Amino acid sequence: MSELDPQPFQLIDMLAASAWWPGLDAAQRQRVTAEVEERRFPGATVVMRRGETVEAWTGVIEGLVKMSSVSAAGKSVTFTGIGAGGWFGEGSLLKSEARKYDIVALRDTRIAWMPRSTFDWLLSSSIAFNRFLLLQLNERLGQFIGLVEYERMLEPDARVARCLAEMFNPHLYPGHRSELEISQEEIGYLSGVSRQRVNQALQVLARAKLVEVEYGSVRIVDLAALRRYGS
DNA sequence: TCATTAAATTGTT
DNA sequence: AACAATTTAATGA
Repeated sequence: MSELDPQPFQLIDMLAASAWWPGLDAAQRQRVTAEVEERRFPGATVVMRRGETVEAWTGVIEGLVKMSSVSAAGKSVTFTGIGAGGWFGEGSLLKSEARKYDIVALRDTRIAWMPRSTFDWLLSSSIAFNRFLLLQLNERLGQFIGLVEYERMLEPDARVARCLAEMFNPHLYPGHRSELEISQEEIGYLSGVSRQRVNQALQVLARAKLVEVEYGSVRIVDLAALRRYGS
């Protein structure tokens, strides 16, 4: 499998794999291709800082970012992680307001950067793009409603289970397989659980045949069961 | 190809 | 938080 290492996922591949792409006509695709650029962020660097005005809609080509906020007490609170294939930032773009949260790359990450002008133009010219945004906003609404439940559910096993299930939302993060290349430390950042506890939780979930744990990655075996774990 | 080493990740306390 | 064990990646013979 190493002799024919697949080419790295490129910006154009990421666009083509997005749910809204097939709905665009040739002219729209051409303009999007011309105006979206790739930006790279090393691990542990800020992609967008809270308070900055949002000038682009962004997608993850490769890597992993987290949406987080820092409380008055200085404690970092993570809301969600966004893996390859995911798009984010439409909320702040639509409302034309400053970012509400920090976006931090958890490891080396390549970002597809769509300027606001391109985004606005798609919004006013493509029904498919609008349909995608409606679906995405709806999915996220459901995700964050789940967070309320999540907060009260102190059981770390369940938090880890939900966190993993979120990362496999087929609409928000299309295309990637059941294998998630993420370290237990990164899962800890995303689920608000210590790395050590993540390790324990993964063993519980593995015994329940919901996931398979491998070095540096987790394979989702039973997504439906992960979603309802603990409820 | 194999051995050695460093770095990253995991498992345990 | 600290530590040991394990896996991976890089290096050079």
